[in-house]
Amino acid sequence: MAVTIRDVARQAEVSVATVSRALTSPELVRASTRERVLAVAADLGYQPNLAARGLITGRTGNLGIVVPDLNNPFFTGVLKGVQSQARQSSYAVFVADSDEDPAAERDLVLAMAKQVDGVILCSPGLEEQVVRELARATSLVLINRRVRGIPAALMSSGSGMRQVIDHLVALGHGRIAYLNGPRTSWSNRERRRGLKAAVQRHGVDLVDLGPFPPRYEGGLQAADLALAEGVTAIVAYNDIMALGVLARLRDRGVSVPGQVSLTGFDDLMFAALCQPALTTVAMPVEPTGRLGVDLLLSRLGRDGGAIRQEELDTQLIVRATTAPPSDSRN
Amino acid sequence: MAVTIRDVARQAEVSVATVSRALTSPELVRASTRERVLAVAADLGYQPNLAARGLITGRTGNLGIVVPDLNNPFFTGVLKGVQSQARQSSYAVFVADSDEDPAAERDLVLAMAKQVDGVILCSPGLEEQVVRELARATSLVLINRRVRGIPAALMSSGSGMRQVIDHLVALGHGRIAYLNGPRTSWSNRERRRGLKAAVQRHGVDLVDLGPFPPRYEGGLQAADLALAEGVTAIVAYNDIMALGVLARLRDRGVSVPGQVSLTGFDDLMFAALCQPALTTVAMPVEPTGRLGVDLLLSRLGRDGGAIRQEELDTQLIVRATTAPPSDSRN
DNA sequence: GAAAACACAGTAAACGTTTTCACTGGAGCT
DNA sequence: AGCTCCAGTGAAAACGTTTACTGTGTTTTC
Repeated sequence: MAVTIRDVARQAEVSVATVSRALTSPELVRASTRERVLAVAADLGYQPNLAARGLITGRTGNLGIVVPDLNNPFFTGVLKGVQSQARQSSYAVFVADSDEDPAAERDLVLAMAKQVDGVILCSPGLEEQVVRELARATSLVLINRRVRGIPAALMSSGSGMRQVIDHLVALGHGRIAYLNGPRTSWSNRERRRGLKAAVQRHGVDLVDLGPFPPRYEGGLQAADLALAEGVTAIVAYNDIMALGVLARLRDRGVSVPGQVSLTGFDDLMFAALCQPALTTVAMPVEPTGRLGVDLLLSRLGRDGGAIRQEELDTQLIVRATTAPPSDSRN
Repeated sequence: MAVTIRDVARQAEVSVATVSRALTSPELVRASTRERVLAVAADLGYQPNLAARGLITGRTGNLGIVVPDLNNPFFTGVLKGVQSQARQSSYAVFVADSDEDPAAERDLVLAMAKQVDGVILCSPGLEEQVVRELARATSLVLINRRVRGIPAALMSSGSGMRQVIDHLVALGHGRIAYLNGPRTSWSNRERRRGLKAAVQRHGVDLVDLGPFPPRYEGGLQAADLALAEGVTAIVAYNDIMALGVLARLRDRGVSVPGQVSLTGFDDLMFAALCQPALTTVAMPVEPTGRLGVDLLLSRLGRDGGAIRQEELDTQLIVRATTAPPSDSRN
């Protein structure tokens, strides 16, 4: 059915070896032969069987990416960057969704390992020890998580949080709640770290709440707790939680940003579109995905480039959910 | 480096054939041997090389999905369904993002064709002739698009639109604008068709506007045109456009649903969360993805099941952007 | 009690490539 | 003329599997 290298060889009246060379190392074959072979190949619509090629070269031309949830625009943003950069280097991309299950994450990476040249892993929660195990099974690049000895594409959430606190303090807020995401999440620890440093530097009060599930419902739940603490500003772990907070505050008749200021993190599409538009921190998701691919491919290169961990900048986006606290207005 | 079937065979003191059989056709090997082999395999962490297997069986164990934009939650919803259902049948999933470029869509499917057993294609816009060409190159299943002779997983947008119009008419609206998405999009034609039928049946006025780009900006642009037509209700091609309309109307001081009612389509996450919450039609995106996989796998089965086109139901979700027109309140 | 059937396991051929090695003929050198 | 060298090509081995074929020893059948 499918046209193989043998068909091309026969039609071009050369050996299969010559066809292979004409296609993969053109300089090894005489120009006239090469042209004839290429012409026949194009004519027959020949496409090399990558599985067979991979079998012998040991390189599959495939990349894998494992994410916790394909419904989360943060991860699909990364995926989009990965896919586009991979395509530029003519790699194909396997995708797997672990449904937030760490055990599944491990199995998926392991299952992919045989079929890809490397895996990009978005797993804020997986135990470090398991991550190391996976790195032994295949070339691994982490997204937004730092583990010693493993390449990573990072977003400087610490600096994003600093910008958030600087902004809130400049507005006059003195008592701020942070709604933690999952304790085990690397991003949450990182964001919290940046936030604590900034808070300390400014000498304002921090109310550390949670952890909460990093979802809309988590925000609903967190909002009440934060309110009970009498804070004037709420910093949510991410936009989705922030949206939950916003909804809950609205339901309870608390005006944002009139009585309470609120910030998110991620700058998902709806952050700009909800009402009031959410002040948040923009994450360079697509660039990070692209960077991940670059890091991976550079490690796969001839003598395996250095293990690099590179950080891309985040950016505070001030919209309509932050304002001076109400008492400072009087 | 990697552990092969030969290593397992040696350690279990059997031939490679027996190992292969123990793994793929257990009934052909004595229970005691089978157990020994499986134990060794597990012990060594053996994972079959799927490329090698595929080379001889002709089946790769991979599926492909091509979508126009991974930032669009509609498509990632389908992707999520596809990925989860594929995994259940232990298929791996290739994903490709065409960036809305029809030429890229064609190339991507063709490139995938050699590496997968079938492709799921989300391409509302690709020319029918090209779709047929692709279906010849690999097993194809279309998402939300009907082409004769090609299996498809559909969402009954027509019935969704009927529900929308029934709802608006019941509220008392008599002059309704439809904001078209791309003319070439199968979904748009389908939605428009359902809408026209319903409108005619009720004998109300329809103002057919557009086409507009199916994005936020398209909504901004469309809002003004609709307003100029003096309609009391606006039916947008999808949620993202509807959100644009909402923003534009708010900027112009037109109250929703007080002066104008508005509906979207797709029920993206933010539809429930924006203010006012958007009345829209929920699409069974994940189930459709799953259905797509089922259709594909059934075609791949022994004697290739029938070519089926199956339709899943959509569901009107009434929220806060629809109300009786203002004049009917007086 | 012999023939036939069977359950089980091993040998080797295939799948479509790449790549090592060997071969050819001609060019350049002494 | 004889030698080496090189460009260009082909034959064949390899990659890790599956599977048709073959060969055992044991059971069933008459």
